[in-house]
Amino acid sequence: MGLVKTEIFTDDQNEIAVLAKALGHPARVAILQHLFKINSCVCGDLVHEIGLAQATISQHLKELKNLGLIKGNIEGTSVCYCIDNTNWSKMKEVLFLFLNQDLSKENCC
Amino acid sequence: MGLVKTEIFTDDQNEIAVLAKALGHPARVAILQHLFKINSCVCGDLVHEIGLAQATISQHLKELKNLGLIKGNIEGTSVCYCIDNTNWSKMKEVLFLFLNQDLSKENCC
DNA sequence: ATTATTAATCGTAATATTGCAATATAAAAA
DNA sequence: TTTTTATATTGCAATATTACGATTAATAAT
Repeated sequence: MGLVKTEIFTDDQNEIAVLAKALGHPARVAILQHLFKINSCVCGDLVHEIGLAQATISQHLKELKNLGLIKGNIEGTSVCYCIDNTNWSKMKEVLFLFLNQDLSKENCC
Repeated sequence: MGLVKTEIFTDDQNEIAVLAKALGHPARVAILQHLFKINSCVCGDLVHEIGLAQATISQHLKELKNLGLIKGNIEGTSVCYCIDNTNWSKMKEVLFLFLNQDLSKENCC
């Protein structure tokens, strides 16, 4: 095992889980926060800012890029990363809908 | 390796990551959605509702309980689970702050 | 052309997660 | 008391994730 049984869940449930999972590592949280603050960042800066090896940061960036949360522009030998606002907003909407659920009746416990 | 370097991140970053990670599995998303809809649920119902083995559901419930997102009341031989509204709200606040970040300047890419 | 510089990729080790069968536990029913 | 019912725990196999050194690739600088 060790593999999620995606088939038995709804698309909505899987989407929420995939997005949440991407935010489920402090390095990726730190990367995103830094991109918001600085508003664009070369990969090397992140390696210094966060205390992880270059290969590790690159891997986390790849994950965020695959999900579309960030995008990268090649600038000479370096790559400038920044938040993809459109996709970030889409994610926000999905997660907000989930987080803002309300209890319909009284709570039993 | 395979273990997160928690020490090098801020408490805020770690908290966001831990909460997001808990939502990062479709089974836990499904459990939470069902608890919101039904507003209380014995574990057995969830085993039927979701298509996973009893032991697996129990494990996911334990994780959610440890984080404080749900609480369980023993009712005879069964256990009635429901959302812990206070902690759910606390989580919402933490995640909202993170998700609602705004880009200060123009985006470069 | 050669030598930095920078980021991606590969390979690998260590640990974590997912899922389930089997078993344990604890209360209810017989 | 014995049996049933419902959930938790244990142990284990399979897969995923995290992290990093080493290498590669691609451009810039000398």
